[in-house]
Amino acid sequence: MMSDSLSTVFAALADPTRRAILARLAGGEATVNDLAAPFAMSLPAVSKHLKVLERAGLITRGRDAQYRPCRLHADPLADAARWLDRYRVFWEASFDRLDEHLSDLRKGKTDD
Amino acid sequence: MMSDSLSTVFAALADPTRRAILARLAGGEATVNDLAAPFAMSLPAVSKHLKVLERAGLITRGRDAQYRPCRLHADPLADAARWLDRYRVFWEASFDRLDEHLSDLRKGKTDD
DNA sequence: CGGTTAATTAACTGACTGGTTTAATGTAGG
DNA sequence: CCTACATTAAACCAGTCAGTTAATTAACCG
Repeated sequence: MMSDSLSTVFAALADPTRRAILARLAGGEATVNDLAAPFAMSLPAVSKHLKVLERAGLITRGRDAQYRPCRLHADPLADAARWLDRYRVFWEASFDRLDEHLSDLRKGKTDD
Repeated sequence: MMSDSLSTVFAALADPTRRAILARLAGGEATVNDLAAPFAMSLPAVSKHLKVLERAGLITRGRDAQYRPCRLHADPLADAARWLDRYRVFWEASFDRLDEHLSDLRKGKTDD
């Protein structure tokens, strides 16, 4: 069913095209044609990606004449970041172990 | 194709069952049966979820007699967090606007 | 050895994804 | 009004996903 919002947001982020679109929108509003330009895919394909982003709440769209300008709406990313942050202690511990290991190597220790 | 690692990680996180499994593993190693217990789904289904997590590099599995204990491996989450962090300025700006709006409301302003 | 437990593989299903092409819609502007 | 442009909708396709049940592998234990 995939109706919880965190799942929807992560799923939206699980595609390089959509992440690139968000990166582009971080620089300001853009039309669908603008957004589609860098990609080797049809306009409807990009339109579908935008719909996915919109359903995830990551973009909003206005109306300016025949254009439908897209704006970044990063709020849902805050939830995603908050979820990830609960694991920061784990990856930092892991990196600390790596640091320690490397410095042991420099000192010539071989305890593994 | 979905071969880039960030996409694989986000896709792995886009499922509440898999996020729950990671949360459980944050408390320590667990066997497949342990992990499956809370869910109303068959063991093979959980086994598949574990394979997705493993391919995303989010868990590692050992061998202890007939058990295959799973351990959390949070490192790939660091990349995801780093990606998200580029958007922090946007959601914080958004929340600041909300704060401002609320404090304006408290002061009785009505500029929207 | 034989049985039990842990876990995975295999084969299948229904739903969703990401893409296509073609057709429709809405709006601007001569 | 007619045409061109921006965008979306429809219909379709191949591949993946999340789940199932049934069968298989692997290791322990009496």
